[in-house]
Amino acid sequence: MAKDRKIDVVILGLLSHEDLTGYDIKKRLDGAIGFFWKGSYGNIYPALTSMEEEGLISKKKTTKTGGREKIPYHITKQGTKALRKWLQEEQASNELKYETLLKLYFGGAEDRSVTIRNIQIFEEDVKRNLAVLKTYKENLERVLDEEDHIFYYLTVTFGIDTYEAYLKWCTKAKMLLDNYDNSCI
Amino acid sequence: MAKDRKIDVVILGLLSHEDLTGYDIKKRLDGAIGFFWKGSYGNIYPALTSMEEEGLISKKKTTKTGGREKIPYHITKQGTKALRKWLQEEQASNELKYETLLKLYFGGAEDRSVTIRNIQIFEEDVKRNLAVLKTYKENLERVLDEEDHIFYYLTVTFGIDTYEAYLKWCTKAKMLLDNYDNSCI
DNA sequence: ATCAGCATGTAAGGCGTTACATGATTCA
DNA sequence: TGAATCATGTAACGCCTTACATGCTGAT
Repeated sequence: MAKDRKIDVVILGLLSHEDLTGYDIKKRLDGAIGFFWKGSYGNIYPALTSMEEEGLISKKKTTKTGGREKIPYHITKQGTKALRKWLQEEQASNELKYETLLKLYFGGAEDRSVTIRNIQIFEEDVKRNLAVLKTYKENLERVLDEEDHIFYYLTVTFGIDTYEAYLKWCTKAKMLLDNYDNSCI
Repeated sequence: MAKDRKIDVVILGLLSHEDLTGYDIKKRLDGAIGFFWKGSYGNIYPALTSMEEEGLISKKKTTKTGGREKIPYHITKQGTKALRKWLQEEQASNELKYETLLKLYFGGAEDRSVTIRNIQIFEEDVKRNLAVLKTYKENLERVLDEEDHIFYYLTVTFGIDTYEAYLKWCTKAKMLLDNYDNSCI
C-alpha cells in the first residue's frame, strides 16, 4: 500500500462491505464521507490499478448493464488484513485547512466590514452543509440497528455537532466585532 | 501570485505587520496559526523567492546578529494590494481531512474496542491542543484592545469552541458504542 | 567538545487537482 | 437531436513533505 496515499484505505473500507466500481467509489466520496475526506477520478482509478497489482483488491467480471463497461472490484484477504492493520494503528492525521480562519486572522489589513462579510459567507456555507447532514442523520436513525450504521451515524453527528458549534461562534464573533467597532475604534 | 499556493497570502498577511525572515515565518506557523494552516521550510523559502521576483515582497539588508545571516522580507505596495484583494474574494476553501473519522466510519471491519480506543486517542489529542489554545486565549485577553488582537482572539476562540464540541461528542460516542455493545450485539 | 538553536536553502519524490478524451444509453 | 448520466481512464502540472546540506553561536 502506498505510504502517504490514504485513498487506499478509503477504497479498502468501502470494498469491505460490497464490490464497487471506481465510479461507485467516487459517488460514495461525494456523499457523507465527503465531509471529512475527498477523492477524485484522477485519484481513485490509479489507486485501483496499483492496489490490484499489490493484491489488495481483485477485478471482477466486467458487466455492461447500460452505458459503458463496468469494472467492479472486490477486496482480497490481504486487503482485509491491511484495512484492519490501519484501523489498529495509533497515529491518525487530522488536518484542518480553513482559509476562512486565515482571512479572519489577517482581517486587520482590510475594513472591519470585509471580515464580517467573510464570516457571513462562512455561516451560510455551514448552514447548507448542516441541513444536508441532518437529512443523513434522520435517514440513519431509522436503520440504526443495521450492521455498521452506528459508525455512519457517529460520523454524521460529529459533523452536526461541530457545525452547530461553528454557527454559535459566528454569532458571537459578529457581535464582538460590532461592539469593538462602535466603542473602541 | 501562484494560483494554488496559499502560503503566499499567509506570508503577505504576516509581513503586513512586520518584517520577517523565512525562519520567523515558520515559527509563526508553528504557533496559533498552525491550528488551521501549516507550512514547512521547503514551502516557505521557494515562495519567498518567487514572491520577491513578482514584486510582492522585497529583501531588506541581511544582518548577522548571532548565528547565520538573516534575510528579513518586507511587504511592498503591490503585496498589500494582493493581500487586500484576497481578503475581499468571496470564495474560501475550508477543508477537513480527519483520518480519525475515516477510521470511525470503517470501524465495522474490526472489533468495537478498536474504535473506542481510536476515539480515546483522538480525545487525548484534542485535550492537549485545547490546553494550548486556552493559554493563547488568556494571553490575548490581556491585550485585546491592541490593534488586530481581536482577530487573533477570534481564531483562538474558534479553535476552543470546536475542540470543546469534539470533546462532548467523544463522550456521547463512547457511551453510544458501549450501550449498543451490551444490548444489541 | 558537543549539542541545541538560529538560519537558509535544495532535491527527490509522491500525491492530488484539473482538464481532457472516449463512448454508450436513456430521456425529453 | 441533444443533454444528462453512467463509466473508465490519462496527462500535465503544481504543490507539498521529507530529508538532506551547510554553518555559525552560545551554553553545558
